[in-house]
Amino acid sequence: MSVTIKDLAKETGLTPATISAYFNGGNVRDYNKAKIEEAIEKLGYIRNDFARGLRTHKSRTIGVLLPEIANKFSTSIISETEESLRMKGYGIIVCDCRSSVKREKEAIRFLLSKMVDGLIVIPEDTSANACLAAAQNGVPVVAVDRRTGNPALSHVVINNREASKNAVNMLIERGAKEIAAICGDLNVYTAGERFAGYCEAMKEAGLEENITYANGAFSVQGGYDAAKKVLEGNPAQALFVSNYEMSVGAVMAAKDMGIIAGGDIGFMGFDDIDYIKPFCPGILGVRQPIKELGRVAAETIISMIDGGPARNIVLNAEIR
Amino acid sequence: MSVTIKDLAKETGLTPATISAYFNGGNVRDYNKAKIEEAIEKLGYIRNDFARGLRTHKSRTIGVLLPEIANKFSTSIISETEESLRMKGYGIIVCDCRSSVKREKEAIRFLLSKMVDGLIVIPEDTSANACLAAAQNGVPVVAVDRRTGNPALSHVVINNREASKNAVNMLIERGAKEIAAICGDLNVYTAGERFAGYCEAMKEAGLEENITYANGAFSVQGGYDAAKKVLEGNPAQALFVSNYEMSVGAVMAAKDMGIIAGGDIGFMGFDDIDYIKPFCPGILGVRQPIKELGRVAAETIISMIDGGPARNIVLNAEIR
DNA sequence: AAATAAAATATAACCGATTATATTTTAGGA
DNA sequence: TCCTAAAATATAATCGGTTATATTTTATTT
Repeated sequence: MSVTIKDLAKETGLTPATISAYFNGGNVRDYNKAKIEEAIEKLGYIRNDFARGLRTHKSRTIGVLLPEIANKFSTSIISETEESLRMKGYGIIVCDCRSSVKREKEAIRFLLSKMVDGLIVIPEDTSANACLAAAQNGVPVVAVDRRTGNPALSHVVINNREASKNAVNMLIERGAKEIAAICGDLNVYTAGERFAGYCEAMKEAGLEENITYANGAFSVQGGYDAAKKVLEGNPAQALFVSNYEMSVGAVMAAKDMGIIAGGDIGFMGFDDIDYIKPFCPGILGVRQPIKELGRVAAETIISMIDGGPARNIVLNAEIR
Repeated sequence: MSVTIKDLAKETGLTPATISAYFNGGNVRDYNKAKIEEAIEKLGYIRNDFARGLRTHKSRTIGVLLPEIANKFSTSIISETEESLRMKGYGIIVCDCRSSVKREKEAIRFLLSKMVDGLIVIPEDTSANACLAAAQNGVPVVAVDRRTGNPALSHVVINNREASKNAVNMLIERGAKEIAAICGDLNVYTAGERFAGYCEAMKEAGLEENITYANGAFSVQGGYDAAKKVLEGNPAQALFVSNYEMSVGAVMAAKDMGIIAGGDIGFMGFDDIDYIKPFCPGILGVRQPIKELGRVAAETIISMIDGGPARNIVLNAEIR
């Protein structure tokens, strides 16, 4: 059926070992190289990575595991790691666990059975139990966005707490006292950290009593609903929303209530909310260096595959 | 190093063949099943898909190849196919060719060497030459979003021309005569079809002379720039923008010029532009059934892998 | 030109599963 | 109870590469 290295051997009069040497940088005479290349072209040979991986125990493939593919943050991570990794000859297998710890575990087994050389994960289970299986099989893991308790993993995160604190301070400096936070499920690492930053800022400004929090799903709809709840109750002077989708929803909710975010009330969102800015020029956002996160995660997993130690990298978000 | 089927055999006192039968639905006595399961748990066995794939010539992996991962359309496709395919036990390997035909070709070879069982592609090269290598290796291909000239491929597309024509007609019915189109590079299948639909509507309404087109990159910035160009020149009465990112950019550009899309001028965008709607209640959009596209693509590739024929599926977009 | 070292190629074992075929065990029927 | 068919398990070949080791060829040295 498919063209194998043996067919190349037959075609060229060489043996499989020589063909293999050709592919792997061994010493092959120039005129034999030419013959091999000609045969590859003629027969349309494509190397079977299964046979290769079976022998070498390397797949040159990285598993990427996300709680939800279809959001801005995940997409950017996928895009950036894919680019960085492919330049190094690695492909990515993507899995989405839909924020379920159980599915995360399944997905990791699935990826390990695909013999991935490494794993880049936005961990759902921050105790990182799910990653145990990887460690057991000697597959290095890089956790992105969320810190786990497992020191065997590399971590690439942003300064969530500090950036959020600064962001809220900025709202306070502009005169806001009643600032409500919308962060999503606080058990999620980033939400918890960002909310903690908000609280610290409020406390240090003596606004402890004004701390207000509305919950909601990590989605545009969730942000919309949470903001409505907050704004309908005690009219806040400002909103602090700690992720992209909820930021968009919150701005929409305000507008639907006749309130311009960034104008009538202070607004600090998260990530690249530029799309809305023409309509709400005054809104601010904490900008995560998402592309850099993806790139650094890719570099880190490669470094670990090459035997490097687990790293702990914190990137800084800026406010714009 | 890693735990193999032989280790399970040793642990249970059975042979590899029996263990294999266990995994593949063969007849195994209950008490042996129990022993095997116990051994799997105890030793932490994970099946080596390389060895399996080498023997069976199946990887249970689908290659997904996109011109650009980081846009809304691609993301939705990835998300939906991943979900559908994983339910059937398939994983996806994602590649991004950054709209380059050369990289598309490379990516296909890459995916084929990973022994993918099928390919879901948004084809950059609509002559589908790049997919030849796949066909040659007996790997079925589903083209999504863009039609190619290759009848061996399945196609899952929307009724681009008709939907666009209807959309423009709607603008005309509302009284607009000077309608400008912003579609991106017309050599791209969808852009070309949608522009054709626009032209048909204009012609049939006797507005042939008003046909206006501004080019730009497939991005928010591209839409922004194109809209500025159009609106600064001959003030249009309406805009027809034929993809999501450019729609967002165009609305932003209008707003920056003091023009409310959907209010001051008619506006027909593409895909899910709800985020902006609170600020421009009058905007309309052609809604592609993106999730369905992804799901149908997944179903189609599975059907082809199971020996089914190439399909030709057209889904209808609705205007909202 | 002979001896030796280095380079290129060949031989054959191996990676870890599946599977065709063979063998043993169990079940059912006369 | 014995015989036969069916079920369960075992044996061994195989998938398509890589690689340790052996062999042959080429290059270098004396």
